[in-house]
Amino acid sequence: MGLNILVGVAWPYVNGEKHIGQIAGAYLPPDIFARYQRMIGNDVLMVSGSDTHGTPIMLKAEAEGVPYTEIVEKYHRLFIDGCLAMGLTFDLYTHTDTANHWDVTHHMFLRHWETGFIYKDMQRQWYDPVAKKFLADRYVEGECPYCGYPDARGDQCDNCGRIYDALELKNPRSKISGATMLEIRETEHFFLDLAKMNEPLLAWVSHDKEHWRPNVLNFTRGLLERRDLRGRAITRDLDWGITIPIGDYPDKRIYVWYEAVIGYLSAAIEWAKLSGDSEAWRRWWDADVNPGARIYNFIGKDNIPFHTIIWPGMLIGYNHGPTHLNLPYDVPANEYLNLGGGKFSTSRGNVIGWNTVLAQFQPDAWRYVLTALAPETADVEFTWQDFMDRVNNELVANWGNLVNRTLGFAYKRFEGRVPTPAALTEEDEAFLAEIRAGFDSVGSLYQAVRLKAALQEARRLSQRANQYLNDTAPWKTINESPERAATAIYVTLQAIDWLKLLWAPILPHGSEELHQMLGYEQPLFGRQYTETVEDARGSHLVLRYDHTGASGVWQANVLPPGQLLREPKPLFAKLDEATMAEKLSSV
RNA sequence: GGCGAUGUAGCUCAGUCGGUUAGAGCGAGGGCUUCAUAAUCCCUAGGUCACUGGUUCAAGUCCAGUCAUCGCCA
Repeated sequence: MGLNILVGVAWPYVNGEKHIGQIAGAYLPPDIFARYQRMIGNDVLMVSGSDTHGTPIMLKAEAEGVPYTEIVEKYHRLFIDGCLAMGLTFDLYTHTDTANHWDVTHHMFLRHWETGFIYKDMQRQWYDPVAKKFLADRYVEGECPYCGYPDARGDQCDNCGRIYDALELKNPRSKISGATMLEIRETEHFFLDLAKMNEPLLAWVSHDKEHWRPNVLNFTRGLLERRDLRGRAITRDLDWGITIPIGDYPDKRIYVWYEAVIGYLSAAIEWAKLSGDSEAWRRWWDADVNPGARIYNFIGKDNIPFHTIIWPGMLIGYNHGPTHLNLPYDVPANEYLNLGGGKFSTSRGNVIGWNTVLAQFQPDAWRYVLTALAPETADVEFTWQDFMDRVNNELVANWGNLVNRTLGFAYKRFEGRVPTPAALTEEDEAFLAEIRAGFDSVGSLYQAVRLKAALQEARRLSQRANQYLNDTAPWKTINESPERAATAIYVTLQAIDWLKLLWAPILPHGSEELHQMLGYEQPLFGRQYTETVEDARGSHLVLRYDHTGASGVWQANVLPPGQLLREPKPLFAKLDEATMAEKLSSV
């Protein structure tokens, strides 16, 4: 009955702690979406992993004088810690330096080679005669050809922001040996033949894409309609990365942007193996097994061309072979969440690291604020003042307080049980119908990945419940008409029981706690855990999610009168000015 | 330089196929209430819809140009 939904999450580079802007853009939204999809009964597979290759990681390791694997393991673990703290329910979070990912990458490379979507060609590059090496990407520095900045990187100038070909650099020098007498030499590389994919991609984006966000769709169509896609080199002169499966190229590796996107497929395959049914991944990926599966790719806007052109193009090329894979159904790309008054910048030291702040504030506080601020259509600025105001005046005041006042009253005045209602009035029924309608209104917004709007609708319904409680004022009626008070409390508790579900994708921790306080035994959600996987390349840590036993279902169940409550306590902590003072003055 | 997105109240954002008086939350001012984490609830004030021009009976919405911000590409 349920649809197969693959939630593909952007693969983060593991060269440092992620900041909250990255979480808001690419990592939190897919979890909210995945939790909702599981609640409506769809078969969700949410996968991602750490991108362990690429020059930023190599440079970081070399600067610290440690092996690449040490940097990878350190920040891979740190990211997983963050996922656990925030409750990001990856069915599998792995990384790219696994035997499985190597195998799948080699398989796809060979298929592209056989189908003629990969060709060999020569490329001119800087060569370091001292180190006897070609200098890939950021291994060469020099003077910016545009502004003259002396420490410009190989592909981009940090001073003026211009992007250029490394061969344009003036006075280039090697980051390996420091040599300044660099030569331009020809080196052989493999290229992905994007030109062949132009027309098929254009046909693909030209129908049934009405659900795509306009910025993603227009941008993609614009690039394709120019019909000037060209081959791009997919190998580099490096010794860290996945090897080339044909010929003899010990000094070359497959470049990250070709292999990292394959992770969406390879992680599904690894998940299937770990789950005991090694073919299970086909229910999401194999177009001959299940063409109706839907693949969502959650990314930041800088990643759009890789997910709407290069990766689908790779799949189209692959599909010229005997097996056929599904292309992305939607690519909900977010804009950026910036730090108020300036950009998040590691070098300027003004980043807000998510591991750091998750230790200081409740995960649901972050989930609420980052969703309320979600940069779905435009860049958004984050300030600590905003964070505090949203938590105190919206999350705590509107929803947390509704729960606390109602459960507190029920617990104290109705012997710790859900009171048994008398006949409902027209007003009671109308109110409950309004909240029940939230399963449609909030649900359709989650479905459309309009998470900010879903939050607003849930907040509106919570406010409606506050109004109802004020109107019926059971604390007044309990003396002259206890039955009437019992009914009003019952009706409000029933509404809260439903609102708990409407909020659950955004506020899973709070909803789980509330679920228990309302007296239920089964948890709403499943369990996250880590394990170490052994393979031919060694061992790697993975994050997993076990959905077994999760009872949270997207429907308006009846709250049993008489059900025993657990002692209520506030769901969300209010933030006080004193402890926030340092944060507030920092931005 | 090319392409795309964005620009609406002090702040964060909605605004569907062009159609009455442009909406919400927060913040601000006022009030009711006291079950609650001084929270809730009610009322009020706040907008030349970035700018210029055009199409139309009618433009926040469509078209052209300009400016600003962000991203991708060269």
